[in-house]
Amino acid sequence: MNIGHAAERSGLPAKTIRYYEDIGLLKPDRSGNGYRDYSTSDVHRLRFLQRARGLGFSVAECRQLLSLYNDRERESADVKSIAKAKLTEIDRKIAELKGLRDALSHLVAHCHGDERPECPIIDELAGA
Amino acid sequence: MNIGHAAERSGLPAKTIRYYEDIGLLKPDRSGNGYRDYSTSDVHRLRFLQRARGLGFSVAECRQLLSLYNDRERESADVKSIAKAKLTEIDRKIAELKGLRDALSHLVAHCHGDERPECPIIDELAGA
DNA sequence: TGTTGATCTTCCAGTGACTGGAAGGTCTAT
DNA sequence: ATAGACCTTCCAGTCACTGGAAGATCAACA
Repeated sequence: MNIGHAAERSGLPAKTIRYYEDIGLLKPDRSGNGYRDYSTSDVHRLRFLQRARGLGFSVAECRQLLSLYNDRERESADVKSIAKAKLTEIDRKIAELKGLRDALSHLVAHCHGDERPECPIIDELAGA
Repeated sequence: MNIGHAAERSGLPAKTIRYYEDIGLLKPDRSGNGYRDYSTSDVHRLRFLQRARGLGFSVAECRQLLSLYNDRERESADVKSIAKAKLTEIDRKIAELKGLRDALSHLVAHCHGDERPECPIIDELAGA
């Protein structure tokens, strides 16, 4: 199957699929004309990558997860520990963003937002 | 004041300060020896940038905010609209991360995490 | 005066995860 | 035969820095 078809079925842009090959995530066969030729299980792996990226895993983590996916002797503990680490990271990011949102919404609430130059947002950023 | 001192007082690494100059955010004077020479108000602007970046504003937004900071005729409405847009963006990111966290924590909760290969996390990523 | 060591300068390259575009080869249908 | 869709590789750009190399300058001390 050509890359366009594989892109359609995996939900990944062809550019991204070539990039994943560049960085060694996936090496499809080549047809006689030099075109990439994706098998059904290649497409499964691409969809796997697409979902894992969508869940916020980095490409490096996807590489680990994919190798566990490919490994029938894997221990689910290995998978779980990657997922738990990611969960912690996501929680940290959420907490950080919540802090930002609170600080910013406090400022927005106190700014008149009119034609005058006085502005608590600017004042705060200036360290007043 | 040399860049090292300005870095210390603004809380920004010297590398970052030079980068900000490269992209045209700030142009300090130069001393006779070619060293950058920061005034007190330059340092105030650097601190302003440091705080604005810390609040999640992009460098492009910081550029706008800094020009409003420098403009005594500004209208606070302009500042407020930038801040409100950023607030919306942060809320969107938080919602997205919460969705990810829920999906992932559901998976983690259902994975035994032992020496066996069966793993609901892998299964879900595989689209089972 | 010499010499260390800290600080400064510019410039180039790398990060992550793509994305866009150019130049050219191949395939399919008319 | 040719149009247009698809494929190939390669290079450059994104964002906001960060690291490092090579070389100039400065302050302090023997």
